[in-house]
Amino acid sequence: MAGIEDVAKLAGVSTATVSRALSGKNSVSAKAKAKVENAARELNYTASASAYTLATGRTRNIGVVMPFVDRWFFSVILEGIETELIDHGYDLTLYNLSGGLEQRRKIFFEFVNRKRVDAFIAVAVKPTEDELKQLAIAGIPILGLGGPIPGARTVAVDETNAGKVATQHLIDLGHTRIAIISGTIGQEMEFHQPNLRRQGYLEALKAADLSVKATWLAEADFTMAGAYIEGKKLLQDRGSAPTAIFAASDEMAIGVIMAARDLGLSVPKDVSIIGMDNHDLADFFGVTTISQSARAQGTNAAKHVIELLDRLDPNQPVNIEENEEWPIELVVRTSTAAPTQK
Amino acid sequence: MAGIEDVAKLAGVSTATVSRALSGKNSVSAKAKAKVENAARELNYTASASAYTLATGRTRNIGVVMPFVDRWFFSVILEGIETELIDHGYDLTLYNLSGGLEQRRKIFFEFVNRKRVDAFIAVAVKPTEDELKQLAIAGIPILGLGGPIPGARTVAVDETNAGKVATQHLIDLGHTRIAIISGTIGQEMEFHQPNLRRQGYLEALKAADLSVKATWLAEADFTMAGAYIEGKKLLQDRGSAPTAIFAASDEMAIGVIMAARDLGLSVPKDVSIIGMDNHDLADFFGVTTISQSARAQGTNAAKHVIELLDRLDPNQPVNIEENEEWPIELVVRTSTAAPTQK
DNA sequence: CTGAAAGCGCTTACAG
DNA sequence: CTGAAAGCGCTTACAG
Repeated sequence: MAGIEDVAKLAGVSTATVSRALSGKNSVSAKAKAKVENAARELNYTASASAYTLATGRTRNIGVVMPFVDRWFFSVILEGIETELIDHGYDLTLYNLSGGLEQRRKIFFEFVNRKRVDAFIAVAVKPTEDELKQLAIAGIPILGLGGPIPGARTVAVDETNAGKVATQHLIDLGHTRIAIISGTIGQEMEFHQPNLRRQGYLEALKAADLSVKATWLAEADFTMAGAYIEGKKLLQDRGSAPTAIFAASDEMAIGVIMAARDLGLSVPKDVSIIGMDNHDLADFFGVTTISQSARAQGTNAAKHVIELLDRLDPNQPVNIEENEEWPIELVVRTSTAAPTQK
Repeated sequence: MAGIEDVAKLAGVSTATVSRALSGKNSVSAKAKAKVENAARELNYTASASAYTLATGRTRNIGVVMPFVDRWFFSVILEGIETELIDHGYDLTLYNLSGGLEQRRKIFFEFVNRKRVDAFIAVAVKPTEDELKQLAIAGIPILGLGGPIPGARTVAVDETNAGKVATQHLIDLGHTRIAIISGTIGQEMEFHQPNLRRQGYLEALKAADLSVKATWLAEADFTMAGAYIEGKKLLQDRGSAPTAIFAASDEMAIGVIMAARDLGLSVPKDVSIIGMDNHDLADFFGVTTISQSARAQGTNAAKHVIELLDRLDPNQPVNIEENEEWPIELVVRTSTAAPTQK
């Protein structure tokens, strides 16, 4: 493999000139530049990343931390981030948190110290104060997705509002008996999205002066199978059944749709169902949903971080608090309609 | 951030001793080792990755190349690889090929030259001869998943056999009218899995002396929605309809199940459906399938690569041909049964 | 515009 | 077992 020395020799210049010609940042004569470029092409030369990093302190690599990579929402965000980063010549190093606390410690302490990344994007992960302190020492900025982080930059949807908008859609259609299937909260949901969405649901109901039965506040594990069971419970007893259900994810909404079908109920005639996310499958199953454009969240985060790195002010702390709201959008499909008069 | 110099000073030894004590590879007196370890802990020291790499040539980083990250199968493999790598102190740099040919050139030529990774894992990507040559020059081993690669190590399921096993299951149940919904072949399917699965299907039918109607050889784009349409076409005309369908993925199998339902048909009473992959949702929809344990394929690949790196022989070419077959397993659920007598 | 040289922060023969 | 020093392959003040 060719090194800078080989290129310099072939081009008949010094390694300093090779470096300058290739980086394009410093002034080099057109002649020297051409010679260097030809030599580099001929030798198929690219600067070694480790030497570059050691000399400049820049890795051109971004670390992405997320609790899962194999769930739809996260994989789509990852795809968005990756595509944007590679376009700008950045690499992406993936850290997932499924390995537990010890894993997490390793990432935020050891790996940060190793200086492998220029910045972090944390998806649905809320760094602790200690972790933020560690990042500050290492001079690594972090951008959070999914919720506010005290002392760091974030972009996140207003989950409470999302719950409100979803519920309001059902109210606007004329429903008065509205249930929710909220998500159970594992430790992975560090921003308590399920709680916030339910809060929005409750606020919307309150504003419309509607009441709720205790059984209408259901919870499932964000899977189709889990929501299917809850959906059946909710819809079984036709006397006390709601006419509309807000499921905190599209996968859960689909589970409820399947439950309704298996009970011989028609959607949206007998029951309206709204989900959240605008999952790949939402269109196929006709799920009305609150879209939060996961992929765009990913590309946006990547852009944001690259910009940040470009204008990092050495006199300022690397991480400052700055919360940006990410827009949501109601996507109406065929799973919601006005309740049938009885 | 503390460097090795700081640790050496605090521990009262040379940087050489610090390095040796911390790596554990060379003999260091117990006393010196303790002093160094304490100093390192106190200063929260971890060796800088770029300096380590520059000095040793090792990055402790593995590159993963895949055509998508946001499709279920790929995201699960990625999860498997990542978990295993991080356990062994390796980082994972993700490259996805959705950016087209120019992107791919960048990855296999520029990025390889940058020496950012110790090895590659390529999932469902078949490197060209030029790309392999480039890897050989750079001394980077590659492990392929998904199909044989001339001149490289791979582990892959025998796709033809998978198609055969799936079809044979339907034959064993007594079906004689068996259709297939194969996958359309985009450029992303570099190993022609859909073709191979269909070939297995045809071989099984031939061995059983069964005949096929031309309309029974359907194709869809690997999505539920695409397979739904094909499923409807296949099942609509009850006179010519098959009694069993092999769908080349579980998502497509689910699409067919939905199509059958919407036609008022019962699964498996009126039609048996078998898929492939053992997708997350297969259980919920009761899909009989050919499992290929995606996650285990990922962890296995990671282990394989780490071992490989440990015993790399400097006298041998980094990449030698070596194809390992990955086992599949028939998982019987409720979407298949014997045909009802008419 | 250009080159000689220092420096980035480690590891590892070499000599003791 | 331990230290002084070279070397990994770049970039970038510095001087010209």
